[in-house]
Amino acid sequence: MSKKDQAPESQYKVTLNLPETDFPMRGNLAKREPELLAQWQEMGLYQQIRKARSGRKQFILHDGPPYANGDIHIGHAVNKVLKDIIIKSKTMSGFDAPYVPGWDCHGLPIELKVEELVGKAGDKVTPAEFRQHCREYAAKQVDGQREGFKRLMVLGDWENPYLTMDFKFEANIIRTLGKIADNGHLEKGFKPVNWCMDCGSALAEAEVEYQDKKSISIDVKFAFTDTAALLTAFGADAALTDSYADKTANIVIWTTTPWTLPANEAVSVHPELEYSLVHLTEQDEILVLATALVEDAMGRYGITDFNVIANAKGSAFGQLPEQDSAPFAVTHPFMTVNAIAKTVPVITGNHVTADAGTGSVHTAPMHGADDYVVCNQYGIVSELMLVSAEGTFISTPALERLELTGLSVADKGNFRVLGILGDPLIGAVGSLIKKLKIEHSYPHCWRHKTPIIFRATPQWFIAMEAEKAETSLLSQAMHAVVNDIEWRPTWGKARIEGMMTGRPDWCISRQRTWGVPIALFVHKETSALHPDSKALIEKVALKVEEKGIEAWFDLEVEDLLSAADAENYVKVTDTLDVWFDSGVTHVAVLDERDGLSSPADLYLEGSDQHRGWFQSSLLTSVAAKGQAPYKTALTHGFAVDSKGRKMSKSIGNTVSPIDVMDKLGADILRWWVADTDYSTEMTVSDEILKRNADSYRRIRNTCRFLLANISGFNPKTDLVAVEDMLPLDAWILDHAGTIDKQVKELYTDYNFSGLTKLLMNFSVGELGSFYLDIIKDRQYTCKTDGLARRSAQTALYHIAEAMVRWVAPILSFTAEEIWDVLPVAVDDQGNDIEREKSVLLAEWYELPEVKDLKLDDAYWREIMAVKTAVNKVLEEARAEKTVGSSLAADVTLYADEALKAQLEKLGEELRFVTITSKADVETLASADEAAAASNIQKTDISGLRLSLTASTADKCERCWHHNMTVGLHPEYATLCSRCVTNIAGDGEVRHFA
RNA sequence: GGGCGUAUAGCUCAGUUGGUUAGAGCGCGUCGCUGAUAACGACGAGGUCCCAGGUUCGAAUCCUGGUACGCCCA
Repeated sequence: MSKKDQAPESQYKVTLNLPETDFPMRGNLAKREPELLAQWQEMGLYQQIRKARSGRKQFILHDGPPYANGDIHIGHAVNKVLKDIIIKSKTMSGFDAPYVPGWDCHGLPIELKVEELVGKAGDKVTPAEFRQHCREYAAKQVDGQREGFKRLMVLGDWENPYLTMDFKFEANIIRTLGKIADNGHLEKGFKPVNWCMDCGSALAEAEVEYQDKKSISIDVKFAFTDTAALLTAFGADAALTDSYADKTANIVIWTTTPWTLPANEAVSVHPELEYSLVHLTEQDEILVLATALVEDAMGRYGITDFNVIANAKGSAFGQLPEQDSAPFAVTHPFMTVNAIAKTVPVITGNHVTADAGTGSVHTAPMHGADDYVVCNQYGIVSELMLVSAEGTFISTPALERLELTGLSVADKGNFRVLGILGDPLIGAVGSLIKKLKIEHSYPHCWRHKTPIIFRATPQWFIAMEAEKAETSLLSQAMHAVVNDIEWRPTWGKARIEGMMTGRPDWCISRQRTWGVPIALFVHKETSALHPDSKALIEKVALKVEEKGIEAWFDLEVEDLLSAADAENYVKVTDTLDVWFDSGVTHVAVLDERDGLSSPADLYLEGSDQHRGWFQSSLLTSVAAKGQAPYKTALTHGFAVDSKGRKMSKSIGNTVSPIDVMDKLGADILRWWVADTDYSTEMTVSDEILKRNADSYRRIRNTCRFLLANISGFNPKTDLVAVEDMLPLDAWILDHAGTIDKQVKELYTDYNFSGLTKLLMNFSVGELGSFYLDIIKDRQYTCKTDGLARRSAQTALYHIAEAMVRWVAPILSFTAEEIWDVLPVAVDDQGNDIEREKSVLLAEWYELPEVKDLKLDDAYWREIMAVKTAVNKVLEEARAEKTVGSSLAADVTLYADEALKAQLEKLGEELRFVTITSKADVETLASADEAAAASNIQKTDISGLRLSLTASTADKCERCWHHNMTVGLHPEYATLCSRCVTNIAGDGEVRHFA
């Protein structure tokens, strides 16, 4: 319909109190949010809040540091926004809730990025220069991420975040390590690492490259000490046992590194893999081979005359983790212990495969990662590292006897082992079944381009069970998990318990460039800690505090140790696992900073951190201080796409928080975070964000309507005392009080998803479709400052004051916008109160208490149901084109006695509630009498029937009600008597609604 | 393969100790209004409660076994 078809604007329109506000319908968030951010920054909002809450009860939510690399993604956004909502709601509750954000700055990913930029450390740049580049790179990453986090409307001490690379922080990492050592939880162990014999040092993972290499592969026999028992384990019957018990039985291993054989400590088989006892006819001996590889191996050995006599799983003859000792031992082909042939256990391990070889694996814990892990499980350790830093066999009686001492494992030493295997004088004749030349991909040193070896080096561990510590760290930590920490959701406890139960010692040594050094002095020969380590660590820490970790790398041993000690002690060159860095924030941040303290009230991170930060923080805190670092651990899930799949760049289903903010605004993204149940996966997609933008607009418009109807309202002069308010207004105010209580509970419970639903339902339900709809008539048509209007405005005003605070922790921008246009507030005595400069400085609004509701909640719920019944009848009339606007209709409500009494409580004003021009109440009985003559309809309410007719009265030009009084007044021929009173008289009086 | 989770309308979520036709808001459709107007109101259509067994008079809810997806391991 074009404009000219519409009725001309009424001359009386200017006499109405129509809504008016500067608060725009649309937020234009993408553009205006950054402006507010600048404003917050300028006014020092965060500092102002600190000042305002100074001395109040504290709530410490400690920030887990994101890694300082890459653009911010949706996971960051979820985590930061959740934290921000909590901080802001706690602040609103009156707590002093500081938020100091942080970043994790050391570690491999940054090293790799920097390598791309300047090459590897020690290549074109010195390690010191390389670390400087890392430092600068990390700083730049922090700056980038910080801007993103701020853009999310997250409030915090962005000017003074903590960085794990701050000199003071680095020093405190070292101090904490010292404290843990002092408490007896630090232990030295051996663990294989990539080792370059030319460098004479360990290599980081990134310093290793793979090239093809020619090697010699060998198949070697280890003889069982008890063939009869082996037969039994394989389920052999008496006859079979009789036939073979006197034969030699051998397990066969296959390896490409013969030089590691002297360090052999076990033979591993897979517990679930099937093995065969193979009798070789010609040799008249038995071999144990993986069933799947028998043919393959026989082919390699060139043996055709054999038969399989029994089969069994590896678990039948290999030691299982739950067993205290190995059921079978085999004899090492040439090593001796005190001149007696060495025997080693047969164990089971999941690292064994049947892809190639024999299905049995030569296991040397000093020279293989898998070997180390599996041996660790059974408590198998090598007493000595047989290979020197330069890659030569050291001197021991056994190695001397074998003439291995001094030979390089890269060539002569390796060949000598092959020779030994075939040397009758050594007593191992025939142990070598087969040797073959092979070519395979093998790790090389990136610098020397020479093959590397795996070589165990002294490394440092935080021991779960340590002899030096008074109590087991693991049991202490587990006690804290169970008794001292609240896990939310509750299954978090089971999860971390499962992860910690039986966890190995924590190896904190890393062979990296960009990391905090393990600043210890150890004895050259024994690797024992310097006896004065406690004091030395503090001396180092003081230096690091001034110059950063470079101070340690620059340090000469003589600088801190006496000349005599300097002869015997060396610096540890390893760096710390970065999990240690972030793990000690409870010391380096919480204990260090003014206004913070440990344990924190809350740690809030993604559920992956049960393995990560929750655990590294817990272990370091218990080890250093004997207490848990947090009282509550709250976790959130990961963002997934609309199909529930994880976000991945390769699938191309990622959602960029920056894009969302540039397109829809941070408040929309924040509403999504709040609206989504974060205890499990959080689904995000364009449709979901669009739905959230819709919800946001609804909340925004509800607020806008509240504001538009209290523009010009001056609480100081216009506020109506609660006892004078109309029952409908008193009821909505009372109901707002109920909502207020629920809002606070939901915030306390971190149930933001319940909160958004509550606010939506309140806005759409009680307010939009009932209260606000009904009071429009009163707002617009009654006298501007009459009680009828001021009563409703009083309710609207209070609700607006409460609402702006309800949404502020989530919709911070929008709340601030509302805050700016709210009327001046007054105190109990009616004096002006200057508003806080920001809603985020405010505390919850104290809604006036409503005593003695004349018409209570149950009453209005009943009326709402009646109104719904009326709506349905109206809708039918609309479909039949009987009426359009509900004000064109007259309704008659035929109610049973009880309902009739209820309806009559509103008297004449029932029609305002039903928003019809007339609402008559009759007895249900009279409906039967009238039924034949009119269109009386049943409703969903048993005691109610309805009839509806188009009003025959004229429509009042001003209030649009159809009323018999229209035209009665000579001066106002187009108005009803109500309107005449309102514009020319004392104003109408309302009693209920 | 293991541990911890999740699975209810197109979307986000409620569903109390198992008990009538499984709810809300959004979205969608239709209508109304044009004095919340790129808004608001009304009515309506949408569900194999992941699947298969089982317990029970009765299961979205309890049990068992699957499937899919997520996190962490192997």
